[in-house]
Amino acid sequence: MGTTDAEWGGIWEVLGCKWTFHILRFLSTRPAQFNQIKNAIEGLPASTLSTRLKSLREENLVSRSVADSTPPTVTYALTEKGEELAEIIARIEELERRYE
Amino acid sequence: MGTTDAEWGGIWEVLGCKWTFHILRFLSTRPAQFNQIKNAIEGLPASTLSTRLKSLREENLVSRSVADSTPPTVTYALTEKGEELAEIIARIEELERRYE
DNA sequence: CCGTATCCCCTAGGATACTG
DNA sequence: CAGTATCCTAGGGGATACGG
Repeated sequence: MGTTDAEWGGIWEVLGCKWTFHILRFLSTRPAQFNQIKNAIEGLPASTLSTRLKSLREENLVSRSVADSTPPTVTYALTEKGEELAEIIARIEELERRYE
Repeated sequence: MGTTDAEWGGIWEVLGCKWTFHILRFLSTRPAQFNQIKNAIEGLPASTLSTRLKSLREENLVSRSVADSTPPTVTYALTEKGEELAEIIARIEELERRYE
């Protein structure tokens, strides 16, 4: 109890977290590897990225795939649901710009 | 420092807070008084509503008006910006419903 | 009726260091 | 390269109580 009130959860839980919208926005431009995301977003700690990606995957917003190359390459990408959310997020940013 | 990284703030700061989207959704149906909001949203403490309304007003998402009736009536309503945000929020809820 | 003040606990998340 | 583990502290937010 406490965090899991009715209707608080799902997307909202992760959307409210710091760095989430940066990560989604970056991944909306292209799939990327862990350190590519980390280096692209200034100030984002690896530990936070790690937990955030986990949450995003649990919400089916981000997918993780491992290519069996040498060395194996891990790639994160938006799912279809994630793409749609990213578009909505872009509208919020546009809204903020318009009223600033 | 800490909370005020570049581009973290504004709408995102308050949007991530618990109860925010409940409040916005309720106000999107009609303007309301403090206790009407409080009573409509189960579990929402008055102290939290108080601070949340303050943040929402600072972001120009919610307006507060006092009618000089007897007794004076205080009414909260969405601003135009707030209405637009509420619409976007509705799209997120619709997105979640579609993929659940 | 309309809030704000205070206390207190609990978790998010930053720093750092370390592993496969 | 791709993470996880640990530690620490700042602040969110619930309970309660009180003022206008």
